Amino acid sequence: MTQQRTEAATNGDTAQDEGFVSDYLLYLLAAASDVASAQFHAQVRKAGLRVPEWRVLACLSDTDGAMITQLARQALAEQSRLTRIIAQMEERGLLIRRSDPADGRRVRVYLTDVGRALAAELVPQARRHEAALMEMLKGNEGAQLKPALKSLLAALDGSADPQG
Amino acid sequence: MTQQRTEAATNGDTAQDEGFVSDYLLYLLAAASDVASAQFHAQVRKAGLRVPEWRVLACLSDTDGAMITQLARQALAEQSRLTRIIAQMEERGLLIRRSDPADGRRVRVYLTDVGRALAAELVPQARRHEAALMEMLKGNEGAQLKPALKSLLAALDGSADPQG
DNA sequence: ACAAACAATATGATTTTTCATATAGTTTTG
DNA sequence: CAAAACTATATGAAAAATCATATTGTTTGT
Repeated sequence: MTQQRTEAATNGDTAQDEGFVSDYLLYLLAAASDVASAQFHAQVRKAGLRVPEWRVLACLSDTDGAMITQLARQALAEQSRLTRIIAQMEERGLLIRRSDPADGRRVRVYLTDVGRALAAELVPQARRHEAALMEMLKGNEGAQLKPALKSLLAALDGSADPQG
Repeated sequence: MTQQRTEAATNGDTAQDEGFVSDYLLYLLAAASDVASAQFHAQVRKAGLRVPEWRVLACLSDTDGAMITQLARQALAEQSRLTRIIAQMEERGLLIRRSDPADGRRVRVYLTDVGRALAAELVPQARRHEAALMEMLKGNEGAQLKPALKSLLAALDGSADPQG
């Protein structure tokens, strides 16, 4: 295996680079997600949305007419939470709910024009922010990040518990 | 009004098979973190801890005597939240607080024997879980994941806002 | 030494999130 | 075709997280 700098020893003089946590995959993932998202999430809030609402908006701009459960999965939120988020967004006029004629249990969610306009504003912002991030990673191992993440997701998707 | 288009767009240009979200870095990070953590977090709860408590425990097992603020940063939690988590963990006998003799504002947190024992149980579990994950990634681009994440964190650390 | 500025932690009030379960609709089965 | 099993969403109560700010302790500038 290509072992370059996977060890913790390449620090400057900040004393907090040894130990378990700073090389632990689940920490690296959570921290990277947190830190990388922070700035853009600030933009989201400036646009008057909370993070989960932005996620729903983005998902719907990809897949209009999605179901609640589907949105919950895609937007990384719990179903009961999604229900309430959707309700609030409906009250704000960003989307509408319609029960699926083919299966009355299902609620399908559609963006309104207002919602679509907001998505049309935020998605490009997200793209620009992402581009800026990617730019920072040029030349580093960070350039492998997206493929690596997709690989992890693919490996975990549908796989059972690694090590019970 | 509401134009419904549940089908994927017909532009065969850049879209692989999905839309914006499924190739968006911040989504990939959040989703990967969520999915990869899910199983281990179940183990954490089985051990009687909530996720933030586990994080504190892990941080302390690396750096005993850390300050609240420091722990908040490391454990990816807000300061006021950390204060309460620490208080609860102290009540449970997992750790103790002591104000720093050198600077009375600071509260330093130390594991008790009970806390250390719990850490000694969970950290190896975490390591085994991580090893199982890494095993799943062998041969894929996923093997680059940790270096890539570290590279991202390093790039973002101390850097200002990419793209205002 | 004193007041202002600063820093670390704590706390009250509110908002979010979760958990368990209820409600409503659909499919399966005997 | 009705009852059981199942699926999708909603909801009440409880727990957790957040925000603004208070409190306490330290440093700085005059």
